[in-house]
Amino acid sequence: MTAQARWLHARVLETLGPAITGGAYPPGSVLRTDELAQEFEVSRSVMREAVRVLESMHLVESRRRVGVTVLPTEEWNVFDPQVIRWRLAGADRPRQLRSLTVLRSAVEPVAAGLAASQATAEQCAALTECAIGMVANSRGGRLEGYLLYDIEFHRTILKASGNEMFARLGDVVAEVLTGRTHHRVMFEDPDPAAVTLHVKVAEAVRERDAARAEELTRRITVGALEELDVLAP
Amino acid sequence: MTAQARWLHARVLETLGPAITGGAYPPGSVLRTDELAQEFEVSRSVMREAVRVLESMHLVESRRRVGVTVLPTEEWNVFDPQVIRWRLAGADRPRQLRSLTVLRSAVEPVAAGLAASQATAEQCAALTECAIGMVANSRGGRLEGYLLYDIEFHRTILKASGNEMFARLGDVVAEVLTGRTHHRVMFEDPDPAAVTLHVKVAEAVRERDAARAEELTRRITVGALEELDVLAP
DNA sequence: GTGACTTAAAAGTCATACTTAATCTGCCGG
DNA sequence: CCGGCAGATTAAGTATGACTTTTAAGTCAC
Repeated sequence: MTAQARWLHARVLETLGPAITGGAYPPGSVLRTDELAQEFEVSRSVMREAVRVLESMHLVESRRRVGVTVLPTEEWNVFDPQVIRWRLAGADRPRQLRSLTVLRSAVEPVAAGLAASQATAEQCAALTECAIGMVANSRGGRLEGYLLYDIEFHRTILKASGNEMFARLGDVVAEVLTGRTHHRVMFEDPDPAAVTLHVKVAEAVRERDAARAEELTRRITVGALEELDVLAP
Repeated sequence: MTAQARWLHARVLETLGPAITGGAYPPGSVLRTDELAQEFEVSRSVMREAVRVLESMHLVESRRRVGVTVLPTEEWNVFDPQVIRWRLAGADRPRQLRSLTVLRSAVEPVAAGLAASQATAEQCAALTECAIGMVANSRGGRLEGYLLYDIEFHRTILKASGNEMFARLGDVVAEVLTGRTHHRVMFEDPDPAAVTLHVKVAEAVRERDAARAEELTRRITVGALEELDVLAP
């Protein structure tokens, strides 16, 4: 995913971050910067920078004379893409996938409704193209191809909504979709009904029918939720 | 809001962060760590820690031999509470308020629906109490009192949804509500219809009527959107 | 037992020396 | 005139040591 980190502090985070979100250091645990620095064989400066980043994600809190305390889960910046990635890579992946899917079910329909009135001609064209690509890859186990178009489809919808916060969720949706494909949380071939819905959403957006775009997208996300219920109850 | 920052790097961020989000250093600008360190009269180490934090928010990117480059807005972690606060304090506050209100309109109805099935008895009681508090403070310019109950109401809904990501939006909603009260984006007294809706939502959640809770909350958020349209078109 | 004083531990800050990598310059050959 | 390679240059990255500040915790007197 994230190639090889260029800087030392980033390489430290690559293992320290997942360790924390994964529960290796449960909330309340206290770490010492110096010890960590030794453990990871980096200088204190590097470790301090790493801690600063963790702190900005509200994963830890640093207090004088105490150390670096792991904060309770409720404090974590669960919207931070990095944190999301770490958690998706860890043990509570199913829980995380559910949270994200619920979030999608709230956001995407509204985004699609907005997209119907805001999308540019290019974005409409892109949507149609993605829908076509999905159809073309919907049979015969061509999951990778399907996934690419699926991701691009949802990314485009979110971006076309014209809301920057929605747009920023494109990466999150991509992670979720990728996750369910790569971890076989999806049947061999995608659900034909879902494919059809995507085609129709593209159509609705093109025709500026906000209500229909919203409703159809809602059905897509409801489908995603049900799929989760079936496979990871 | 954030009292006096305890650490130097945090105090640097207090002015450097808003400066970046506020456009004082437009995307593409290049800063030099050493210069900044001199400017802020801190050591290089401290400035480096500050830069690391900005980097983790995807506000800047640091490259060797080049410097610290301000990234384009699309890259920013717009869900980071800190970034949200900085932007709300700056010039594009109206734009930001709109983004957040749209986000609320997507998330809160779904959250309320979930809350109807997930809320504990205590949470139901808290909701009712908040609704009562809102009614009690809805007349005679008692905006501050009203605001407190309003915030707590929405926080409780989001938390009761059982979705950690929704729960984390409590702070964001609080900022939005506070913002519209303190910046007079609200009429002298709150809209009576809105007050009634809150009472009814509390009722629907108590009665486990998910569909009704969702629909009523949708009306609240639509109201908030319309209010924005009227006051900041 | 309570309160004031002391101690020590760990983070915070600063200064400096040194390393690394990317950009830029300019030379050279084609 | 152009294209590419080589070395110079620059700004970030890393390491380390000395010193400061905060504060938990322990101690002693009352």
